[in-house]
Amino acid sequence: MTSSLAAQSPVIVWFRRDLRLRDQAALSAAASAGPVIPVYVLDDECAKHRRMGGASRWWLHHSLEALDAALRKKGSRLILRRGRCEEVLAQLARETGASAVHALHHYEPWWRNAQKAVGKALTLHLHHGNYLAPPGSVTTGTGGAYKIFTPFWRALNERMPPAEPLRRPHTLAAPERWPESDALGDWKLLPAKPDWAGGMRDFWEPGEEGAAGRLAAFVEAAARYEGQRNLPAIEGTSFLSPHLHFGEISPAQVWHAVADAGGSVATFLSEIGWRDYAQNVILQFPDYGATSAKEGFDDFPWRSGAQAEADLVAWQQGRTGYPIVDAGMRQLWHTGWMHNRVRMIAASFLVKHLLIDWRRGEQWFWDTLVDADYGSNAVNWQWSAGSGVDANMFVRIMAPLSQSEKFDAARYIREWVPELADLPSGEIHDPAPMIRPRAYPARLIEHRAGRERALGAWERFKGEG
DNA sequence: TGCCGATTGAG
DNA sequence: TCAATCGGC
Repeated sequence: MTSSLAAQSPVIVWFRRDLRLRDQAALSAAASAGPVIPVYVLDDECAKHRRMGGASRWWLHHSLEALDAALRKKGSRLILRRGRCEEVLAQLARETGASAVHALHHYEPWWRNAQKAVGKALTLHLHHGNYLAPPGSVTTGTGGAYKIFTPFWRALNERMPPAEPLRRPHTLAAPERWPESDALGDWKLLPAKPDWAGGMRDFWEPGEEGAAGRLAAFVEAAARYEGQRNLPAIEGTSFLSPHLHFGEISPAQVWHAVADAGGSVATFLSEIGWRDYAQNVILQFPDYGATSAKEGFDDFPWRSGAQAEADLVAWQQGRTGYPIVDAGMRQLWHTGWMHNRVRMIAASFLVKHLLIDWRRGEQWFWDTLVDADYGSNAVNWQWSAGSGVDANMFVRIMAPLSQSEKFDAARYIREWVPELADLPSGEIHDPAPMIRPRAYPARLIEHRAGRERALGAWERFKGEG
């Protein structure tokens, strides 16, 4: 079989955020069509200011390394090229005589543009499989697109379970001659002078095997938790988000593994549903990451000037004086990840208590999260700000203290805010001024004052509009 | 995937 | 007195 395929003209597999061999429809289709040339194109032009952030680039480096190693075990390899993807792929096709390009669908506005451009230059076959259902295919009774998560999720659920995941291709025929590849190190995806990635190396194993390990651990835990109703919610603790973002594992694989394990996994599966929902939203609103969906919302009088900028930096560095917020922001900086519940609290604090434009927070997350995802990030920030297509409102202001207690975050705070580690659990969420260690910063603003300032600004804004 | 303050009812 | 509940926002 290999020899007969080798005689045919090769096909290109264009990898993007789908860096896996299992359940990879583009790779499977290519494997049965001819010799395969796997390629990853680093294209910082097509995404413009949405080029990958620092944490994502660190992840990408290691994920590409892992993908290349997995391909080499199959006698194949990963070709690395840099430049505009339509030009790079056309050039590669000329060099190799490749007849077609296979890829998975992606829905970020820049990827949709790139897909159009590649489709003009070459024969491009786009496959589904990075979402539970193809984005755009879940519609209301009248054929419209859903705007609210809950009805969307109900409709999506009617189409579950997803198809059985594809197996890893048994063989990958090599082309007669391998085209040249960039050296990964030359791309300088890793941090240079201050190496800020130490905490990330400790915590993450990018790549398909790392993803499988996380999934196995999570499935085991889900089974163990079965019947134990009072344990903290398992949502957000799978640590799969960056693996899913980079496509090192597919949502169908996760769905089947988790559903087969039994237990109460509905909440967790709905988190996977949010991924699909976010793509559904950016298909309708491609500019969702930069433009509020609610009419007029972008004219809100956000704070600006030196004091606001200083507050933004304090928030970024985890020095707000609110332990739950600071723990989250420091976890983000050190590991490239933050617990989902804490993301909501930290986002609410920036937008409501500090009255800073949600897009400033979105940009920070974009640069620092290893799971930074255009759709999910925009959907979550607009949800937090109350500016989005969903039903959340600006005047719903989270109280950092009661959220911290409800979330039972004492241990979390001890880990990430060591200045407070000695405080008893009753004090750690809200250390009184007398107890508060000198090393821990004072609050940027009291909760009540921040809440009233936000509500006042909202009233004035509504009055003017 | 809210918060807050008023009300209620058990003790 | 205080925890639980509920309606308004």
